[in-house]
Amino acid sequence: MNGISHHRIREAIRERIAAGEWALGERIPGEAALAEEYGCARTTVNRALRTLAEEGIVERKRKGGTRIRPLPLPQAQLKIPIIREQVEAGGGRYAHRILARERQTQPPAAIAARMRLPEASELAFCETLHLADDQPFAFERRWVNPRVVPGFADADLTALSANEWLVRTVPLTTGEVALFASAAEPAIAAALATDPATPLFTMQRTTWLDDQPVTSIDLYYRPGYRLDFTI
Amino acid sequence: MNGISHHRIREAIRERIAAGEWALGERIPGEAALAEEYGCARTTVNRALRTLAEEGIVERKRKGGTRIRPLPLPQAQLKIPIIREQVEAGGGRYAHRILARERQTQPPAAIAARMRLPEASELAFCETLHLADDQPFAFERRWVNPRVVPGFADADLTALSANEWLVRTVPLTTGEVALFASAAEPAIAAALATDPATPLFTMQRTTWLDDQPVTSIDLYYRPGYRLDFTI
DNA sequence: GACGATATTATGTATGCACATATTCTTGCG
DNA sequence: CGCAAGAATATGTGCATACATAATATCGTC
Repeated sequence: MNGISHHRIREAIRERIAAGEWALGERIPGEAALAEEYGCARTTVNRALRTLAEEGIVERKRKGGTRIRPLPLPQAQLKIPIIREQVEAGGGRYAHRILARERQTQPPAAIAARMRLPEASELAFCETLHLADDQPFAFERRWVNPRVVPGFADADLTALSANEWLVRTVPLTTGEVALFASAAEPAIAAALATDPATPLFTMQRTTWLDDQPVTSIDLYYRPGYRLDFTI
Repeated sequence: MNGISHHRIREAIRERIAAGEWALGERIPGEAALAEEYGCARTTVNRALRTLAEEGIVERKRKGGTRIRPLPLPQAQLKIPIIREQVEAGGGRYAHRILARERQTQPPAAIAARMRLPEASELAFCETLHLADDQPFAFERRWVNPRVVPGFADADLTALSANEWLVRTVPLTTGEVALFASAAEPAIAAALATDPATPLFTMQRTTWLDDQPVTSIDLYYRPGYRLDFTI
């Protein structure tokens, strides 16, 4: 008995798929049959197949059986990095600088729309420059809903960045993320010490706590930044 | 008994976390205690907590117990889209055009490095323009390792795009992905009908089959493209 | 007090069984 | 032939139990 049973069975089945034993879309033997073949309980095969289904390798349906996914959609667990950890993981020294902080009664229409709030909603606004080894790393514009996080306006953001303060205060949020390329507008180019119109990798994120908008962020990474991950 | 037990228990615990019943990093009651509290088997609590751990909400250690993650790292299941499905999901009509196809004996050094091959390796090369409603959608440069996929050189790529051909022929690959912003070089700008230096959302992907490089791709999306997902 | 052997403990896994549930297949009626 | 009722079936879930395993606590010895 080498390794953990449901792991072994999962890998064995994965190899049989990779070896082409079953065609794409084809139905593979049922849990009971595989359990007998591998000499284990059906529960164990169930767990192995359930894991493969979570990975997107197979599709399962009651009575329909287990099938090889026609197009095994490549998917990845993408971790939205916390900037400080990102910098420190690269061996850099992290720091941040608050460039602006104010109360807005007329936030940009795009922001209100993203947060699904009326245009005249009051929001706390905050501009932060994140630094790695004293070099600009990312420029952040953030709007925070004071109705959900009343303490934010008075929070001390010098020790903890706005993001970390929020994640500790309001854990367990859901959110929407968009990644795209944008051209640096002059203010952002100046903050990041680059030229206007330089392509910047940009992330927009809006988080929610139970259908209430918590915060919305525009994050512009320094030129040359890459978001790497594996599938 | 409303809903599925391990789902109910998982959500109940999630709410208790959100309500702040336990501090970040604090140890929550053990499986046995929760099982008694909820009147179910320990197996069921185990599954609920295991799921929360997979979501990154809690951390579990043998004997160490289950703790609330200090920084609940936001993570998302990012599906690497198949371009045809992406276009058709947006209601567009998909088409693609092969712009170039050749055998390279001296591929770019960066590509050989990415695929961890000697610089003089022979690779099949292919340039594709993906179209949505006859408008450029993405420009793709692809290198394929003929030692792993000998059939690619002779494959008919008019019906099926290179990506779909490969995913059907070599399922179950692993891979590395990088996302970043780049400035359109003249050839790419021309293909995408835009100006040089326009910021383009760019994806590099290299896939592997058992430690053997299969293919490496540079994909330049049209201006304004956004990759959206939820966490 | 330092340290190492040992006991304790919380999670991890496996099993056999039972029943639930969603689909599909079959059958029989009109 | 069409269609609806019912049988069959593969997966989904829950439970009691047992043992495995890793990490921590404890305790005795020096």
